[in-house]
Amino acid sequence: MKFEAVTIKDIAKALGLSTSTVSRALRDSYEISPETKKLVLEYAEKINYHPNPIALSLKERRSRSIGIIVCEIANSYFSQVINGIESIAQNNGYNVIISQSHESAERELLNLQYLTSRSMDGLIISVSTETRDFSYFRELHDRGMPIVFFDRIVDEIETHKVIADNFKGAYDATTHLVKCGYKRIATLCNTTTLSIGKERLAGYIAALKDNGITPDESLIQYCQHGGLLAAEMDEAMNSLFRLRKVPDAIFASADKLTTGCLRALKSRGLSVPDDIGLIGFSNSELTELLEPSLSVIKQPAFEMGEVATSLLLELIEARHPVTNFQTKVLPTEMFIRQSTQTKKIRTKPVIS
Amino acid sequence: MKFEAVTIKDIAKALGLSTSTVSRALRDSYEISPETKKLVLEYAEKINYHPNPIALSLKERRSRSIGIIVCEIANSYFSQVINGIESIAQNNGYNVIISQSHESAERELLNLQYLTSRSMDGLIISVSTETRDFSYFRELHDRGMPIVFFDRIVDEIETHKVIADNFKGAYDATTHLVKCGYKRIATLCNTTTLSIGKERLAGYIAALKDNGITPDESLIQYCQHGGLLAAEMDEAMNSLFRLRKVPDAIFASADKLTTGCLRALKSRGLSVPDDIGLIGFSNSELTELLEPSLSVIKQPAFEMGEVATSLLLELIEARHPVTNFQTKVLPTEMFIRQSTQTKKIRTKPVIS
DNA sequence: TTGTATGCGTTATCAG
DNA sequence: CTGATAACGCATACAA
Repeated sequence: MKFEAVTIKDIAKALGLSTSTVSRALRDSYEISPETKKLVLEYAEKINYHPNPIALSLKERRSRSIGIIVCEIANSYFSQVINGIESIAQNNGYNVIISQSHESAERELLNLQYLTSRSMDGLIISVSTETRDFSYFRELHDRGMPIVFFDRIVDEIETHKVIADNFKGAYDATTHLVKCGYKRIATLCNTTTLSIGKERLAGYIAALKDNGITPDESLIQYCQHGGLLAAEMDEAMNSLFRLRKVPDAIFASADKLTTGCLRALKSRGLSVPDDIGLIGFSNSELTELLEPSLSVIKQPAFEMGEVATSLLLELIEARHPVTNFQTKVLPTEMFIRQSTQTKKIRTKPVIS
Repeated sequence: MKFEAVTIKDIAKALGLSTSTVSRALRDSYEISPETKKLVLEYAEKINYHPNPIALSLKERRSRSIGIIVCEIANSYFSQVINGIESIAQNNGYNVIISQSHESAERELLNLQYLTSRSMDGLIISVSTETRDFSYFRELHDRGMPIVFFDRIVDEIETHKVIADNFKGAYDATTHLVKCGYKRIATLCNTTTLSIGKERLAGYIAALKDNGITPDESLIQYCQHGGLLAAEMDEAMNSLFRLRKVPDAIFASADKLTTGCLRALKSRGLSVPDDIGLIGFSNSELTELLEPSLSVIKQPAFEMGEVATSLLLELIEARHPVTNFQTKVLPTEMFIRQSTQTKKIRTKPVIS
């Protein structure tokens, strides 16, 4: 009553052939006579033969599976990326093994070890905001493991990377707030250990300067855990509202920071944009159902997954060591909402 | 420069032992001398040995991976379930292969075939709303593949199942609308091919009857694609608002139906609850940020994944064919929101 | 054109 | 206590 798969042996025995003949017939090898081929193929079809991928993996020394590490699957941005990854992977006969770091460097390392022990062929990762030590990535990379970083990339490691145009996204967002007439624009941002954090902060600062506003350190709040901890978010908001001059607008530079901020504002009884201006990165499909006046920056997500996977497969299937690594920059989209109106602005693509 | 893993052979050669001795030492077999064990274990640790899971799979005829099929990963409910599945799976040394049906019976079948070809050890699935033909599941099940259905289960197949208490959830939701004073309560529901649809519809109808209201066929709108198609949703809403007596409240009996309905209402310029009452199933984390007066029913999600996985692992690791299949019913939660207040009601657990 | 033998990494069985 | 060998399912170099 157990689930017994049919093997090449079964076919060989049934047809009075050798396993190698069957194997070759199935692979449509030129050295097999048409009649034998037809015989084998028809029989294989009939008894519903499928090659055992595990045996193949063992032989070919590749598992045809790629590892993914993100902080949260339930995060709408990442689930969209995973969608993109899956679509490309499936089309190329790869399957994906997904694991979550929950923004913990420790769990990230555990996942990494788990994935390598599952002998994945390559890795697509957006590192956790908590990660400081990249030596394990470096070691893996040096040992020849194909790696593609996306979203939150690691500058120190030379491999393919895919990112959104974070600087421009942040720049545009901040500029929009300025154009709306806000003067004291605060920002919530992740730690700047990762380039993504740096770039968004830089975009914010550049936009202020370009509009004749001097950036104010006290208006910049860092959230180490990316807004996952409500306590941390409250802390940040408290700091802002404890200032002598409270901000009149906020730029939330990440998904969780945007929703976290919105939540915190609501709990304070403040509404957008009557009491305070707000714009933020957010990829949730529900964003349009939120405050009708909440403008958001969307990162490319599905496309990000697709691009990252294509690059990874290139690395995996490369016959020779790759050296010309590239960093793809995908455009962000800004959705400006004023009451019922929604204007969609697509920042122009930049590929480097 | 390729990624070369260290094997038992490497250890054996380096230590001048045979592979079998090394293998036994690593498995802490009683027949190996303590010194040899220590020698082997220390060396293995030193050169960072990890057993090759693929070789193990081939030998043990099990892949230690379980297949998951859901309609959408990006659906917040399913991503929460997957979270639960993952946590249990990882703890037991299994990995998960996720695939999406996108509510298409055809893609579901393709995924099913893909997963079986990847020789998964078991399957956890919430079938697509479109699926009518369950013969492939039956065949798989009859051939001994462990299967656990969750959420959208298939009545005809005898195996473990995990569901939410859909009847009670729908009953409570509808009752709540009645208690709020609404008289003409419509419902948006998925097709009743799946028991989940049947139960929710039954809960809605029972609640109406128990409150002295006669159910009205014209107030029941079926959405075949579960609200994924905006067009379909519009169609349904149009039908409702074309009635001589338009409904004064709506019960949306599924995640996508709730957000879809909300979207449709907004696009009509109707707001909740001033113009129309609304309650619906929804598992999005952002639901609290939506209409402050939008009450929702949450399905158990993470827990659902955990329970389903535990049951599946039981099946996979059972030494003898299992016959006492069970259907676990997990309680739903209702969040009643009136302006700023939120009342949380947990329906009591029912296990059968 | 087809068959035989070998190896991928591991463990179980048997022999020493 | 340890070692040699076969087997898991497949592909392929080598033989015929």
